[in-house]
This record gives sequence, C-alpha cells and structure tokens, in this order.
Amino acid sequence: MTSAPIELAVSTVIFALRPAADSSRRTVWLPLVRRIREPEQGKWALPGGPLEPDQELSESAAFTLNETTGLSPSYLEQLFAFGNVDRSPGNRVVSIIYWALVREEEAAEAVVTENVRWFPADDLPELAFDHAEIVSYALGRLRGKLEYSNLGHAFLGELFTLSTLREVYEAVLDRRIDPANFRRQVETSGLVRATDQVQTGGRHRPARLYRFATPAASTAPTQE
Amino acid sequence: MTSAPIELAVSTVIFALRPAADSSRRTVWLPLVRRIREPEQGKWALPGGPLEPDQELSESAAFTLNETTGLSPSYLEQLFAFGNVDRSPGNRVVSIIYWALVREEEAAEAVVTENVRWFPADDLPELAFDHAEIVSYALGRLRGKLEYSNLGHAFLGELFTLSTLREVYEAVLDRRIDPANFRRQVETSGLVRATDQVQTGGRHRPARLYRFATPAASTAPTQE
DNA sequence: GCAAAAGTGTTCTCGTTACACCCATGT
DNA sequence: ACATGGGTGTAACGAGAACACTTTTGC
Repeated sequence: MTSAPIELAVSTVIFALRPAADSSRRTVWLPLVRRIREPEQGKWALPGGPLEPDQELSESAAFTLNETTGLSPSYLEQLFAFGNVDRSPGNRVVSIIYWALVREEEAAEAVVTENVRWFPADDLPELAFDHAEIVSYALGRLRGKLEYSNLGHAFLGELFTLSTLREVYEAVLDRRIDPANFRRQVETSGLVRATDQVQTGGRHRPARLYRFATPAASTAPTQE
Repeated sequence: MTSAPIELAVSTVIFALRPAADSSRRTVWLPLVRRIREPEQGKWALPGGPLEPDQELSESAAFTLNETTGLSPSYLEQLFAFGNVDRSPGNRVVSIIYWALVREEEAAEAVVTENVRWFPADDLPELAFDHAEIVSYALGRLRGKLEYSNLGHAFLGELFTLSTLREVYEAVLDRRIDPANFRRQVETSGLVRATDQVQTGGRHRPARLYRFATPAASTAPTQE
C-alpha cells in the first residue's frame, strides 16, 4: 500500500528584453512551451522537467533553459518552491522554480518553434497549473532586485552607455527615470566604471561607454 | 535499472527570543534535535521530516515544529530549497526549508528533552549536513525582513509598549536603537496603534500600550 | 543653425541621526 | 528628593526628485 511518490520538478522563468509590439521601446518578454500531453494539454507553461538524481538544481534549470531557448543564462537564481497539494490535477508535484535573465543580443537568436514562443510579460496567454502566479511572483522579484543590485548587468554586454542602462531600468520597472538623477545615482553607487571610449553615431553628443565594476551578481546562499 | 529516488524533506528554522546566558537582555535562540541515526548520528540538526503526499509544505513545517517544541508558530514562511547533490552522504535529499517565529511567552513552555535543546543563535554546536549554512541564511532573512515589515508582531503578544518592541529589534539586529527615533519611526509607519491603556509598575513614568494595526504578516506568494 | 541626447548645477523636500530636555512614576 | 525610563523638541546631514541649463554631435 505505497502511495504514488511525490514528483520533484525544476522549472524556470526566463526573462529577456525585446522591442515592444509597437517597437517604440523595449519591454520584458519570456519564452513559454506548449504542453503536448495531459494534464493541461495545449496550454502554455514554463519550461522545466523532472530533477535527475545526479543533477544540481541550478544545472537542471540551466539545462531546460538551453533546451528551450538555445541560450545560456547571464543570471540564474532560485525563486521559490511551489508545492500545493492541488496545483497539478491527478499527481503531487513539487516544483522548484528558478528565474533567469538572458542578454538582449543573444535573445534575438533564440529558438522559436511551433511549441516554443516568446510572450510579453504584461500580455500572457492562459497558463497551465499555477504558472501565472509564478510568473507574477518572478516579475516582482526581478523588479525588486533590480533596485538594490547590479542586476542590469545581466541584460547588457560588456560596454554600454548610461542611457542604455537607464532604458533597461525603465523597461523592467515600467516607468520613466530622470536621466540626470539616474546618472548621478549610478556613478556614486560604485557599481559601474567609466571607460575612455565613447559611442558615436547618434545625431547628438557622443555618450561615454561604461562597464560594470564587478563581474556578476549571484546572491543565492549556495552556488548550486 | 531505476536509480534511488530523490528524497524530499521539509525542515524548519525556529526562532524565539529568550534571555541571554548572562540574562542581561534577550537574544535569538533556536531549537535543534539530536540525530539518533546515520548519517551524521549524534550531531544537532534542524527539526524536519519527509514530505507526505497529502500534506502541504507549510503543514509539514508546522507539524515538525509542533512535534519538536510543542508550540504553534506565530509566523511561518518558506526560506529556500537546498538540494546540492553532495549535501547528504549516501543519498540525494532536497530539503525545502521554512523559518518560523514563536512568541516569547509561549517559547518559555517549550518542550526540552534529551534530544531536543535550545541554543543561542550566535553560539551553535556543530551542525549536521549543511544546516549551519541554512541557519546563517535564515538569520539574515530574519534581520532583513524585520526592517521592512511588521515582523516584530510575531514575537509579541497583543499589547506591548514601544520599549518592548524596541527590545525585540535590538535583540534581533544586535545593536542599540535610539528610543526617541524608534518611537517616531514606528508611530509614523502606521503599523501600530496606540491604545488608551498604560503599563504601570516600573519605577518610572507608565508606558502607553500599543497594538499592531494589521493582524499578521504573510508574504509567501501562496498560503500553502 | 537646429534638433537631440549627453552631461552639469541648483534647489527643495523628506527621512534619518544625534542629542538636549521635560514628564511621571516608585522608592 | 532622586533615579529611571517614557516621551518631546530640534538641528544637522544626506539621499532623492524636479528641473533649468550647458555641451557636443549629426544633419
């Protein structure tokens, strides 16, 4: 009289910046996969899969991320473990959710198939299971964390202008930021260092290029 | 050729305020259980156990908490899922960790046996597995969260003086706080409401009693 | 020259800190 | 009376918001 074992899965909320539908500016997008079997067949869901016995949690997240988008994450962190008894009809699944960021330059090359598609974070289709709630929670974490860390790093390449960095913040936080104040805040934060290069080409004064002072941000208690 | 399944456990870091060893003021304490079998037999560990198929994650945490201390938590929130491949010798265990607060008045009645004992958070014995790392992470969360929420609620009864509340903050954050400034900050925060009662008995001016404006704090994405 | 974004300067407000000082009670 | 913590007043400081203004490019 052994009951069915509890299934343990790892799924990932993957964020990237992409031009908005009206292409005026960038907004937050994420890739979803269409479920090809029951339960919830046909609905869109977060990429993920069962945890393998010899696989670290973050490895599992990175694996499904690559499987889905063909990309490598520039940032990856555990979000939360969702395990409500009734979150999946018919079986008990505990999902450990990660969230990841990928650079815009790379996200442009991401794989798109019949069953893998990118959606704007503020205009999602109906999602399977409790995944809508998960995405909403992940978005909150992204916004919150951007304000007290150098998370913008993960969306940008090595060199960038302060305008570009500001656009990242405006896209994620979905509000305008005063360029003058933003400049001072970033410069005094110490997270960023000016280079002696500038970016020309715009119909205006060239912008100085910056780089991040620290290589990356990882705040999980363990680097698993 | 099926490999051993991954074990899924739920453990809890339980915090309470208790008088320090020199009894001068209160500090943070937590209960640990002694492992009575391998692996890591004899070492102290966080209370926990395997997740049952029909049990919510938080139910499992509350169950082991009650089993260990005989108490009910006034606050309970998921902390993190620890799942490194090598964190437990011989088998693969993914532990979903909760952290909990219990009121001082109740914590005084907590069960203590040969294999269950309370320790000061800043003077722990050698712990089993990665539990020392887990406790350290939980302490950081407790301190961080205290500063931007009404978490102090969970340590206190319904009525309290602002001095008592300040002592909670001083115990958790382990630093002195200016009473005058603390008073103003709390009063303008709106988290607290003055009553028309005072507490007499001290050899000084009676202190006004306050109560929290909101019944409780729960910030997990799901109330599981 | 003009538009546009880069970059600087200035002021205002508000929250935090430090600390002086008064209040009300028990002994 | 006086010690003790409860409670109020106030000035200094610093971070952030608002916005005027100057600089340097492309066209």
